[in-house]
Amino acid sequence: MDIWTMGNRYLAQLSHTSFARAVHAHILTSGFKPFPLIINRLIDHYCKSFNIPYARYLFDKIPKPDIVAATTMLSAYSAAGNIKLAHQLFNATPMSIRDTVSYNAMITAFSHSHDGHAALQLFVQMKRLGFVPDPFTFSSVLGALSLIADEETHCQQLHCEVFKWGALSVPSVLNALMSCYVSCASSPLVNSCVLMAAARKLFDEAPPGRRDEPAWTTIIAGYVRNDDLVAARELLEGMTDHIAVAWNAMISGYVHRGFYEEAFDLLRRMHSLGIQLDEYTYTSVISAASNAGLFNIGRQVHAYVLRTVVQPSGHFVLSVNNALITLYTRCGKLVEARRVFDKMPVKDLVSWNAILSGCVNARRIEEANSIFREMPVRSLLTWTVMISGLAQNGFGEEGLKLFNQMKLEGLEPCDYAYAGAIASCSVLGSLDNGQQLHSQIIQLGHDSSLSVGNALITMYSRCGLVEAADTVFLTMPYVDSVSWNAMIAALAQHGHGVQAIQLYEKMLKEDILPDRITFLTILSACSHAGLVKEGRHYFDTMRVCYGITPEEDHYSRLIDLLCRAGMFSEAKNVTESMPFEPGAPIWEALLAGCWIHGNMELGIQAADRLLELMPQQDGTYISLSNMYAALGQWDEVARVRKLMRERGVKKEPGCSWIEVENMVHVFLVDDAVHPEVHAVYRYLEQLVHEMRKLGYVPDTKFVLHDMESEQKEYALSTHSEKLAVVYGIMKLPLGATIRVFKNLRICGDCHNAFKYISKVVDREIIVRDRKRFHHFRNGECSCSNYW
DNA sequence: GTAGGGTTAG
Repeated sequence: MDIWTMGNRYLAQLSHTSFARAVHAHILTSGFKPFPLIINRLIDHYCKSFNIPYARYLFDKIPKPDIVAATTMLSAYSAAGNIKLAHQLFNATPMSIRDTVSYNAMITAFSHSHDGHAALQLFVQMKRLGFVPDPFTFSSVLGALSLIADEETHCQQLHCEVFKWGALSVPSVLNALMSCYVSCASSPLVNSCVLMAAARKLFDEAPPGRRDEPAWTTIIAGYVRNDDLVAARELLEGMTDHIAVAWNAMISGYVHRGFYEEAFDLLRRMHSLGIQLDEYTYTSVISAASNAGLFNIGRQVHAYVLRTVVQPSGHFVLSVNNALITLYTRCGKLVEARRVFDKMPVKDLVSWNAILSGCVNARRIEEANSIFREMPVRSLLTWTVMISGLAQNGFGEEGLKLFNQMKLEGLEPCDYAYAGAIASCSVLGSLDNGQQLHSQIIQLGHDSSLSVGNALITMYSRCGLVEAADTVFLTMPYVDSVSWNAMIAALAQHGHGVQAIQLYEKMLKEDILPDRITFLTILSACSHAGLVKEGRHYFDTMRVCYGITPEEDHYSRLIDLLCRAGMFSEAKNVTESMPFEPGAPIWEALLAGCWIHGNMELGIQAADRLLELMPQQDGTYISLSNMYAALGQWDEVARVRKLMRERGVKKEPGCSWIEVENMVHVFLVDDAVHPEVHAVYRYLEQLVHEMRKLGYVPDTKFVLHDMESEQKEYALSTHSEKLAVVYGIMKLPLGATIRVFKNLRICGDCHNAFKYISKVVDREIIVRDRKRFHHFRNGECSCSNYW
């Protein structure tokens, strides 16, 4: 036996890297020449054990270019996702030694890097240079063509060529061609029926022996992808032996289209027919359970999988784990989700994104933040989830910051990311930023996006421009119930109760079904506008006409409506008729109504209940002490304040802000921080002088401390909303609307004062507080003092 | 030395 054969036999037995290294070392140190065959074996070995740099080192040692080695290397680079190095290597391969196999490998490499056009070009080039395509070539190039999938003619051209070369008799080519038709069929640019029919014809006309498992699967999955579940099911039922992959495709098709019962049904049949369930089956079924809200079924599957199919490593496959994370986050079991996530030996982007969006949806924004920071890789979705999560939880500044950071890192935000950024502007009331984003959105062509439109409606509304919100709503190409809800809410918050109701009626006429949010909104609208009769009517229709069971939030809005109208006995009746014990939202609504109507007795009762339920909520202590102060019961005021101190409850400081020239200026109560605050105080003094001439009297009822009346007046003059409004008058161009935002509810004296100010300086003043908007113009407020 | 079928996240 010669040394070549011997070396080759040794190497054929190689299974261990260290042994390969030993052979390699021997070749290097002993004088024996690096025979190409042995070197190639070694390169192959190192590539397979993912030591590509080592393989390359050997490759570069070969004195004469070798096409087999080059192809091995090329494929290794491609498998590792490094198309650049693969292409470089291919280009460096001398034309004289290239062969069909090397072209095939390069075409596949392009295809795997999702560059269908490059693959197709190379195919054309190789034919021009006289290389003869083989079945491998066709399979590869058809795979690449599936990526382009924008024209019917491409498939047909290649179909002709395949036919010409007689390659249709090769199952892999037949399958690749069918798969190509199927992929092209899902493109919106083609007539998918024609292409599906072509794929089906290929399938039907192939002799049964040529229709192997991939063939069945391709055609069945093809129908699934192209939304013909009936055809897919028919074929599935017609199969003599049951191929798990095809069944899995069918199940996932049902799940995608929302036919969860059918999906579970198939699962049961698979099980009873003895078809091997695998990780794909479980992944689909678990995700069916989470989409359908059937959490118990999902957990049963989890338990079953735990009992039966533990992997050798003791863990599930990645995709099963990912589906489980989603299942548990959707049913609010974040601890369970976290347990699955933490135990995973390997996590991918999907796992991270799933747990991140789980935390965001559970409003655990700090946990989400640390997950976001920990993530090894982030996708567009990651950023989007985080940005909109921050905005939804009131962190507008952080949301915008993250959006900018995303762009700095060179990522192109998608429409969802823009929607998140706009939502951040809604929180901040930053109209300048919001408008800039809006113009970028138009430039980028994202303005037809539903989520962007919905975010814009809310942004314009929350920045005080309810007309602009309306324009967006009217010009959106498609709207959904979220858009309607947003627009109704916009009208409601700005005090246009009647218009809000009209819009709601219009929504019903257009056959859009109201949901639980719609009713929350419409009840608020009635409450803000004092429309008691209407509010009660809508509340009643909820269950009767739309089958929506009123929740505590709905009841609290109804009670709010009644109490604001002074109908306390009716409110009491509602409370007693509720199918559950009144919780904090109910007592809050009662308390607010009592304060407006001076119903101190009931108000104090409500506040006492609230103190029991939510002892850490500062607002209750303030309201309670306000009520005692109004009654002149200073001992009680002192008692409440002492209680607050003892329990370590801090009053959330009043804070208002205004945007001037793209900068947000923040004022705190009794502010001494803002650089221009002294000028603001001086100007306010002048204004008050003018206002008094028109009849303004400071209303010291709104000061809780027991102090002299002069001090009380001073205390009123330091309210943050006054400072912000005055700053706006000083800084904004003449005639410009003043838009001020406050974290708490507006104070009664400030409300009164702004009416006078709007008259004195002849300006429109818009104040957004925690609950709604106040438009002051010419001595009046849009809320008609009803808030 | 090269090729064809399925699953998960807003």
